[in-house]
Amino acid sequence: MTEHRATAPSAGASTATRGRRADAERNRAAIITAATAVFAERGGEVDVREIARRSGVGMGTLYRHFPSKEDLLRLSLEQEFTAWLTEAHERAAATQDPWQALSGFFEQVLTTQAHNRALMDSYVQTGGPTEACVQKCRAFIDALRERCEQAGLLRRGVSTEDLLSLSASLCQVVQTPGGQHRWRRLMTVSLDGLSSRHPEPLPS
Amino acid sequence: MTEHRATAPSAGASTATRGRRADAERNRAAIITAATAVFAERGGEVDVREIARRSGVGMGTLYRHFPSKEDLLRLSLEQEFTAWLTEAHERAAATQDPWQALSGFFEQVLTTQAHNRALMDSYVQTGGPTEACVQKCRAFIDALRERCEQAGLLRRGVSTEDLLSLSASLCQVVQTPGGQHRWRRLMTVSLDGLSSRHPEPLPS
DNA sequence: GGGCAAGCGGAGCAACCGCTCCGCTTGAAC
DNA sequence: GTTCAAGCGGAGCGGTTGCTCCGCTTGCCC
Repeated sequence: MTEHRATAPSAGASTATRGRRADAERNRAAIITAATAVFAERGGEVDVREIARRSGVGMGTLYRHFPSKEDLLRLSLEQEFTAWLTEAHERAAATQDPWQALSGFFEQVLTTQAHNRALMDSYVQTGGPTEACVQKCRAFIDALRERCEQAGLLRRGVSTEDLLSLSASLCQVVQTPGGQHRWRRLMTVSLDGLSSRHPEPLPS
Repeated sequence: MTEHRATAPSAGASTATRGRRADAERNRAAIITAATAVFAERGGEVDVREIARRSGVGMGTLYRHFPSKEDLLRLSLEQEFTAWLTEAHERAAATQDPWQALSGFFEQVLTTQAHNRALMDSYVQTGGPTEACVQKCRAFIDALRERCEQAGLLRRGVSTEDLLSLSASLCQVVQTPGGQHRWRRLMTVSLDGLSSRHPEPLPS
């Protein structure tokens, strides 16, 4: 309840940079930057004090800008996830072969998530940090699936949800001991199991 | 340091039921039973007070019998894991077809783990609750792998560790929303990707 | 430069959790 | 029945974590 009271009485304060003092703006940015780094390194369960320390502000300042730790985490992850999904779109658009586009996506999931604990946790558990993010991701995967299916490369009966779940489960492998040297092998296994080389459709 | 001082001065007090009062013995059993149930339901991070409540004893009694929550968890999981692995051995011995033995094991992993949070967590993270358990499990999986390989059913280059990691990663699927209706499909995908139907060996 | 609202920092509150301490109770040996 | 060590329960300690409160500082407008 300390947030958006802005200078102008109108609108929903979309960019929300209005009417904030210069130092406040700097602090806000520093907090998001630090939070993003800390969450990536240690996951979403870090002590808020660590984020305050790393961004060089006090607890009061942190909570003036963000109503709760949960909100800060969500905002940070939304940002990262959106950028990540944009990159995925670009890569897919630049790839001719539908199957290569799909397997390229799996690879991007796994390489990115390997370096971002909090992002990975949210991907593994629900598919993304927010419902909106998950929807966008699902839509993207669905397009990849469609392309592969039309080209007759995908096994019959494979759903979008299957692809999401499978990529998420492989994320898990990455962070087990020795996982860094193993995820690519298991990704190959999974993708091969998804290919139309298997004439039997998946059981419903 | 309150533990084994037994009546007899000899031996390592293997079953450790010696020289304990009847009520103490009852309480000890009640605690393990309750702990096993609670850990299965809610995972290894439950409040110790919950276990004390469910077993009908006070905190003092709980800590008289078990030096730490970690020890109680380990003991409970060791017990469950051992029983589970014994069942796996029996099933495998009773199954003629090597490939069916392997896929039967995957199925057992996933059905069991679906109802046991703490056990699943330990399986996902390291392969079992203790190093000894993991070794036994690895040895068992290695025997399954060997059987499949000798029968020419397994894709070349698949290691024991791969099978352990893959089954663990599928555990993750089980506890995501909708996972109960999806893990069997993804298990099929994974197993098919592991079959010798794929002539290309796994990349090293 | 002066005035003051916006902003700041961090001590501290409340809730939680693993574990301990100690006065009371009780099983069992005689 | 008496005795007493073994056993019991739960209040409470110490540490952690999310969040708040409030006295002090500072950017901005004149």
